[in-house]
Amino acid sequence: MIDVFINKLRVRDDVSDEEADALRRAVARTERFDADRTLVRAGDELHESMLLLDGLICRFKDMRGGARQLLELNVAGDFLDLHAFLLKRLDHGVLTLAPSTVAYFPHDALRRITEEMPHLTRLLWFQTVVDASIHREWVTTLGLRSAVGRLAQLFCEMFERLRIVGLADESGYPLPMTQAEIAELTGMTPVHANRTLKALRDEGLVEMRRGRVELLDLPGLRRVAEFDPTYLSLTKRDR
Amino acid sequence: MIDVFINKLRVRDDVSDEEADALRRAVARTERFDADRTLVRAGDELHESMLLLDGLICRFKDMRGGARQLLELNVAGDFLDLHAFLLKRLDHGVLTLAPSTVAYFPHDALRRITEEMPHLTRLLWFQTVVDASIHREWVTTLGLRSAVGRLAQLFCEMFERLRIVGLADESGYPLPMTQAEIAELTGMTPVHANRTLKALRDEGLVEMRRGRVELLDLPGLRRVAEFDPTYLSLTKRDR
DNA sequence: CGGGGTTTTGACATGGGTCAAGGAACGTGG
DNA sequence: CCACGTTCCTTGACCCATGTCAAAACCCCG
Repeated sequence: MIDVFINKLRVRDDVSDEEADALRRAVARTERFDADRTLVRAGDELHESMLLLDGLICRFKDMRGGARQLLELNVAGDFLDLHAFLLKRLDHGVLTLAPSTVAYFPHDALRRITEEMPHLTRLLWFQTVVDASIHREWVTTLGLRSAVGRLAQLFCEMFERLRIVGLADESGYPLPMTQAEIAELTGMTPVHANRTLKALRDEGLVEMRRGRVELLDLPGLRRVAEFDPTYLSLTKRDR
Repeated sequence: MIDVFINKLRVRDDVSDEEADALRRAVARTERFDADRTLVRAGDELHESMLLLDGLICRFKDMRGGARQLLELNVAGDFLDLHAFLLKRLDHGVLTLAPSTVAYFPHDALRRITEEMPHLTRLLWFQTVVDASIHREWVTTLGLRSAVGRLAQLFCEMFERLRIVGLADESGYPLPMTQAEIAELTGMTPVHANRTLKALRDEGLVEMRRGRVELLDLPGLRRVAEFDPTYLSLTKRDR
């Protein structure tokens, strides 16, 4: 049931059967949510962490005046708030963008893992560290890339992240978001997101139709984004 | 010698004497560097992690065309690349902004800690997780805040982070960076950073002179930044 | 077939970028 | 202690990418 996650771990490191079992036993329950549901609000005190099994979810921060920044998208196999195990209170909210299924890991169970299974603990720690790496790349995206570059970067990153969980192929992948949401993620207005999307379409690079990204020219897209996937740590090495 | 760090840990959680000793023993050596030295380049393979004891250091990413994004400032007591323990290869460079002293923690020693000292392991994990939290706030800053807001946010954050290590008081703190570096951090041009600094000065909020930030009106600055320090997790609670 | 939420487009405004030059500060060698 | 070069800061004039406002057009779903 949480096999998406375990398989993703195995892309980067070995996971023993005992470790996989320990993870499976750590799940208290799963729950299904509609699109557009706020699962956690910034500042909530949490006693469990959520793993996304299916759907599309994002983390976000609100600012005065109704503005909202989407911080990161999460796809099947991603922990949404593993860091809540350490922080206890989240600095951001968590929101479904599409109907989603979530598995809950009580912090007691995670703590037991940290007491008894150091290698598995490092694997979990690793997940939070890759997350930070994704944030860093996004800081660069917002600080340095133009509107076209930001969208190109987004589409390249999501391609890689969906591919390792088997949800993307060279032709494209599902990404059920509105243009307004894409704008909130890439730090621009909906109007400009729309125009930028049109520019990418006119150049024959990508197209977004009915919640799906069609990759028309992946190498070209990578060039526009200056995309370098190393920050995602997708290769195997022992740790 | 690494007491800055241990004291900072103790702001948020208890640290036993054995844990403090284990950390002290984990230090292989310390080294001193001039300003403007690149300590690590993106992609380098690392076998130790660095803790900043004194000085000012930043992480950065380069893009084609010579543009550079500064990702985060680091001050005394901060690990510069604890995440390298898990990642092995860094996705970013590390650069001194001022003369700095660094303590080296071989990954072997850190691994031993994760095998034997689960609570201390969680404390280290926690550090990387706060780091991600700082990145998230910066994503919001670049995505949502105006030029004035970005600088105000920067000055508010650095005040809090320097205060817990005893390097800032209500009057201000040292921040030995050029305006060009501030521009690279806040995602604007040096010229605009200069003008924005002038705006903050004219409003009587902050002033930067000879590598020092003078806080003229901290509440006003916080208002302009919409600053909320919870993301820094500066309060004590057990974990 | 009607109506909400989207997407698209146009006309115009503006924050921040670019280019260029002068001035202040500072370290270094004489 | 001064002269000089270098780096950093400051300011002006102009420009462009993106924001704003507003209205159509589209499209899915009931």
